[in-house]
Amino acid sequence: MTATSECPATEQYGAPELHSPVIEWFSVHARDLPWRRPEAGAWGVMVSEFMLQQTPVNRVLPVYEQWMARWPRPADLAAEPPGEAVRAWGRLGYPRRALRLHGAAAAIAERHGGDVPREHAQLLALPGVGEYTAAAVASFAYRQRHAVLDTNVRRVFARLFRGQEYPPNATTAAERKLARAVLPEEPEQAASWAAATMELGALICTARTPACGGCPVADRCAWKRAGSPPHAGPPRRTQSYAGTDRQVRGRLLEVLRDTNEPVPRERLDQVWDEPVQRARALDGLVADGLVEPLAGGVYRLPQSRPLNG
DNA sequence: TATCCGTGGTA
DNA sequence: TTACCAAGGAT
Repeated sequence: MTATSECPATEQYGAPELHSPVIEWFSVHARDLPWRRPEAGAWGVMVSEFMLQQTPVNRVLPVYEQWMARWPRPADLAAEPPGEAVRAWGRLGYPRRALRLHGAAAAIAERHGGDVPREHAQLLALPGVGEYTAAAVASFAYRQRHAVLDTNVRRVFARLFRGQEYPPNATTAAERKLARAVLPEEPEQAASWAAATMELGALICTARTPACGGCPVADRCAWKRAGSPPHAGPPRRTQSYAGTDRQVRGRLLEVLRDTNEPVPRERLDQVWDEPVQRARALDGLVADGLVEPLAGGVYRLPQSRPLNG
């Protein structure tokens, strides 16, 4: 009698038979990433999770190393102006993540004695930490039992259990229920399962051309058994970028990142020729706390802590 | 819930 | 070259 036999939903998907091959595959093929080393600690895990939100591993690696060398503890980052976080973020994209990571560090220093909290609810309360990141930190750093549902795991589960090429556009209650149902009972095993299924999605069960030949559970994959049918649902619309406010914001922030001096408005005006959109983008950056307007029509990265957010 | 929020590699 | 895709979160 195993512990998993107490959970019928787990056996419904044959999950117990999948745990070992997936975890063993991970033990052999897992990438040696710096945030997976013991010395990374919970703070290293948290930093990596922020940076990896919508950004590929290869682009994160150098920035992560510099970040951890400069700010080895949350309090080190919290002691600096938020603009320094935005500057160090470089070209990772979505720079609001840098601001939120700085805010999370400040909250950790103030509310948690400088230690990344262990409780999922306390993690979730930090700026920039959503359902995924809270579960990832609790699981990877503290080896707790949480369903970790990122884009990789959602795709693996869609194929393995549901026989579909892609998961729904937005995470559904059914996906959360399934992820909880197939989670190993033992926390240490659950944590390994979470990391292993993510890695499987990143390396083997990829979005475009999955390498099923290297998959440890290909023979039990519902999608493969069904003949790997193409995605049937509505096409997931891809985001446009050229000409959007996002592109303008990116150009404006790039100017401010590359100097320590306040920048005159006239200099910022050169990055985009359409004045209405240009002003909207700059106002948006100021509203987001990514840019600080000074008297005299000059701008810089934020030196002072925002009053909220 | 749909949309907004950057950037760059790949087929 | 365009379109897709990459360890999401906030509103």
